[in-house]
Amino acid sequence: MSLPVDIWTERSYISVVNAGRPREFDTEQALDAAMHLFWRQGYEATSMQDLLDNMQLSKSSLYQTFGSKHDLFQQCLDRYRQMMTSGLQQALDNAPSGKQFIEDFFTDWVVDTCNADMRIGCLIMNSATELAPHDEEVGKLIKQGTDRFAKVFQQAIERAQREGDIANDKDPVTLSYFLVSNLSGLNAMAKAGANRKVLKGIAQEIIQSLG
Amino acid sequence: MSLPVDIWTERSYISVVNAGRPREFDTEQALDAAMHLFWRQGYEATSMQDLLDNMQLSKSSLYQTFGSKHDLFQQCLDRYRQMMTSGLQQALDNAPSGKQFIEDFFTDWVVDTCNADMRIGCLIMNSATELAPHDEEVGKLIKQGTDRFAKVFQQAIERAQREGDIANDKDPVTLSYFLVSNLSGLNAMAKAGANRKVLKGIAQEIIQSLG
DNA sequence: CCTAATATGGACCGAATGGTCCATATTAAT
DNA sequence: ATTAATATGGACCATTCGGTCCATATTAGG
Repeated sequence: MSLPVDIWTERSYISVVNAGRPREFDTEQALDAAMHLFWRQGYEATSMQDLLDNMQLSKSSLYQTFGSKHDLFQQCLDRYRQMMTSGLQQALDNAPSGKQFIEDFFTDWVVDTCNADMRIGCLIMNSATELAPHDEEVGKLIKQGTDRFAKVFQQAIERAQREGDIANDKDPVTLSYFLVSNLSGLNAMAKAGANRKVLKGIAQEIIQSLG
Repeated sequence: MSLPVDIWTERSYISVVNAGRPREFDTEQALDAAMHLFWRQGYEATSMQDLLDNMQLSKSSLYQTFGSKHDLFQQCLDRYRQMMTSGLQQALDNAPSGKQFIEDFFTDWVVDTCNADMRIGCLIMNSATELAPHDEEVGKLIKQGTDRFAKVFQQAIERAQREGDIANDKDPVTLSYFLVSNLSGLNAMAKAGANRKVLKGIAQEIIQSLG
């Protein structure tokens, strides 16, 4: 990150000092557009021009607000992780049981993926494949992301164990990473062109493997 | 593919007609270098210059022999699939049992990955993530690749069922895709920075899930 | 109204991109 | 020796890449 922190954390929103000309675009909305673009196309395949077109702002505004392409990408990763983990956590909190949460998660995932017009997978796992091996900064964010995902699954597993739906001799941490790994596997299989039947089959195996 | 087929299938090796100046480089060796480069870096992140440097040939030779970057990449994918499937098949044929083959495959994979200096994953799964969603030609090759992988696992599973190590009520096809999915999941987790302990744990869960 | 601060549009940049083309070199067959 | 066929080196190409810079526009506070 090369930008002064006060810009991309948007100190200007809290105001202070002397305000100047206001933005003509919605920061959140623009970031969202960028996130979806990276999500669909990946980092390298997304050009600055792509970003400008989809975020609908000028080059100056982009660089001033979000910094370089790489900076912007990291902010997108961050946003994605927050979005996903909060969504997952909420679903778990509202679920009738830990086991049910996990089951629904994977079966819903298959349904959603098959209905979607394009199989874009998970931004974090996509980035793990594309960037993590040679981009240390991104690598850290990726690791944080998978760890957060795993934490939610871990909660679900521990709850399921209390509820008697998963055997107590299973290690919740190991099992949680196993689930994250499987989510990422499903993602890849979907992208590799697996059909609904295959994906459903895999999801059922995952669920069965919980015991 | 825009190149005349007789070039990149190397009709010239079988000779015929009127031969002209011979190549100063080894085709297989050059293709191998390209494959490893794409494997490590991905398609977009690998430039023609990268390829020229690593394949050690001139631009003319590359374009004349392998066609465009995209053509070359497809040939690399092909080569990779052949290499991997024949290796897998051979391992299965020499394995003491179907179950043992699967177990060894995953445990060995973890050991190899942890010992390797860089986690480059599987070229096919990497490409599934990076290219398959928006590259139809590559998409087909990817699907072929995963299907071939699955076929080997399917053989192993059916053999394990005959040998009494896997329950007969399991569907070998579904289970085989489940294993491919898990391999790809492990790949992603490794790239996402999972440590040896986590990877070992996942591998054990995979093995346990076979019943 | 003036000034400090921020936003925007767009010209501009060097470097790198993938790709073409042609002159030259080297071979085998006639 | 000539010819047909192939290989090679490297000049050259238009385009795109990510990124910088500056003049201008717009705001809030004094």
